[in-house]
Amino acid sequence: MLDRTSPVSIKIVAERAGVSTATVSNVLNGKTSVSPVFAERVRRAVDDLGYVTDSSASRLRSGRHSLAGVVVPNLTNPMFSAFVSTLECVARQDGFDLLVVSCDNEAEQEAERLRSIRSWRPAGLIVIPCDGALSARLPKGGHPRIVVADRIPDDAGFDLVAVENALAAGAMASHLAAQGYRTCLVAGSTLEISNVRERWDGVAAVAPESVHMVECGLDPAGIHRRLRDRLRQGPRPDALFTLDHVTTLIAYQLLAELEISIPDDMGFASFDDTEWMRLVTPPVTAVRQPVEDMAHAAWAQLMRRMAGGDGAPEHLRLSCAIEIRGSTLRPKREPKNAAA
Amino acid sequence: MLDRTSPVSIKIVAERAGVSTATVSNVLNGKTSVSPVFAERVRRAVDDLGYVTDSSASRLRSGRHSLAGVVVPNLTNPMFSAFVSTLECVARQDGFDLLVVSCDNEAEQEAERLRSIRSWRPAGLIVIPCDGALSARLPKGGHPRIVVADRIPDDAGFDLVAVENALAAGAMASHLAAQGYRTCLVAGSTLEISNVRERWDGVAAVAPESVHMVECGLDPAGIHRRLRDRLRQGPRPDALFTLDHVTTLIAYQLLAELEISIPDDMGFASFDDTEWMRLVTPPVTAVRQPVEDMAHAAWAQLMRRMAGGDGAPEHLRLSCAIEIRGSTLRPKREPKNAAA
DNA sequence: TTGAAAGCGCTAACAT
DNA sequence: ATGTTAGCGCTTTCAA
Repeated sequence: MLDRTSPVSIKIVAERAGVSTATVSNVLNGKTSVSPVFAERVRRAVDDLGYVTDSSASRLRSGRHSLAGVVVPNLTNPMFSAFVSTLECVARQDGFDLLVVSCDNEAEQEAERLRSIRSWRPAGLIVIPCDGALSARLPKGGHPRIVVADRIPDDAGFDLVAVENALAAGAMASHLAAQGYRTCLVAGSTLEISNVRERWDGVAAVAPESVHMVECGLDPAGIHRRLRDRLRQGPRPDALFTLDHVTTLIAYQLLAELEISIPDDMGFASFDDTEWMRLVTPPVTAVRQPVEDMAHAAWAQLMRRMAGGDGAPEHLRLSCAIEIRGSTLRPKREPKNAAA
Repeated sequence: MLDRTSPVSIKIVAERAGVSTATVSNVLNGKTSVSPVFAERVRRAVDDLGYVTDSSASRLRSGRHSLAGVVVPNLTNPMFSAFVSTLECVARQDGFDLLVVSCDNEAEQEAERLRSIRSWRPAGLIVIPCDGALSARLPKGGHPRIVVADRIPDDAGFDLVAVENALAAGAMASHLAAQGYRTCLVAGSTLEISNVRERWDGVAAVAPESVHMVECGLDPAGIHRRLRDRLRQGPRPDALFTLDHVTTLIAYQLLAELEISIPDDMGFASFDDTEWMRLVTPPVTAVRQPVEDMAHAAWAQLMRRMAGGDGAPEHLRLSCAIEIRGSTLRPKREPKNAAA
């Protein structure tokens, strides 16, 4: 696109103020001291003309950036949009603008998007990678500063901020067991995604025999079909534990379709807590991830690196809370009284 | 932030390929014809070094931008995040990256964010303004190309893409009336926001006497309090129609708190359709806004302007669908049989 | 304290 | 077909 209405440059400001461009720059950046008279003249001119420094040109010359990039699998997932939202807020406080990019959960798109984002020479990147093979999508020699969040890449060489998936999933499994659910079906998109893998491992570690996993994929129609088939065939599990937001959403609707009532016919729990889970009846028991904390921590780590922090990669794991709600409060099997 | 690991420049590529920088540029931009041998050598060097053109420097010299900005009141609102998500997707298809900024629904923040986004000299801006006074927050002389979406600014001089608020709200009012709801309370954040104003006008035009409006503000605690007070005092309305997502969410929870059951005690309808409204029991009747279409249209309009389109401001209004669900299906007042 | 001039990475004229 | 050079808007020496 051609720029037709060329905005005011520092040169115009300098002319109007009757000083050199260097002086304007000095006033705006407060590096060298400038006489009050000149400073005032410059500020006037800046105000009158509505001048704003061209950040690209500034970076080009000074090497100082004020742009960061964030790459997420998807922006419609409330978990990711909350992440970006928080990030945008804290980045701004540190004087950074944010280039936001999503990749539709596709590795190829991610690679292309990473490339295009690199063309802006951002000071750093925060990435929620769509799969483990992130490093393959970066230039071999010296990529930009990156902090990885949420999903764990195969390459341990990145700074990382994620949650205690296994711990939280295990705790949920224990809760289900304590409620008397003996058989539990665990459903998630795919074990290729580290989160899902870790969560499944966490469940399996706690309850090694009475649980089964079904991988439903990423595509809504496929999830629905696979899960439905699984629930129809074979013995019905006591409880269903879904490991990611999309699967949860579809599973919840599916149970209604199949007229399986919660929690009487089946217990229902989710990894990832969203608004609607508190609104439905009964409300849904869920693992609540500290998304905002994750964004804060990721940004803080990136800032540390940008400030020159040079140590080994840091791996941070945040712990999750479990919100126990009606969907896993099992009615007692042997009704002695109505007291249950 | 200082850039320490300086990425490869076109100069390095040129050296490696044994050609001039101009030739590298020509190969990459395909302007002038380059001999196959040289072209191949250049491409090799580019691949080996993982070179990506510096977009800022390129723009600086050529005047061609590939950056656009989007300003929204908030990213956690699913309506806005869907808007940004769609925008990001279509912009990418046209080769643009997106600078995303939210302003927390505050005019002051919006002004500051507009300023900082301008420093990147984007090819254009898409803005969902937080109130009507958008023009006051732009530089007097010649602001960047802007397309306004969703909320209507006081100044009619902008390109605009929004929805038929009054029409849709009126249709919902008719639906409520047809269902036999005689008195209706309408709740929204504030009439300062054009959407809320237009929606209320739409309702009032259809049902001039049996409806009342309550402005609840933008702050969750305040919304809860005002709405609760309003529902407790005076006669209880037959139906509640909420005009924006936040109000809807709080109102829905409030009804549960007050043990007002839907739709028996009160009908409930929302402007703005979100996922959970289909999941709760009964599902919530809602006006569904074509958010994705809005994003598409806004981007298309911006592209037209960027391509040099010069006519008068265009105002586009998209129509909404009404999703009638259980929350407004009133049980008949005079039960003849159980058939109702 | 101020300004002149160089140069960041790139592309568009222009020269060869 | 290729290279040389100038200059986009800015900041940073460095000289005055």
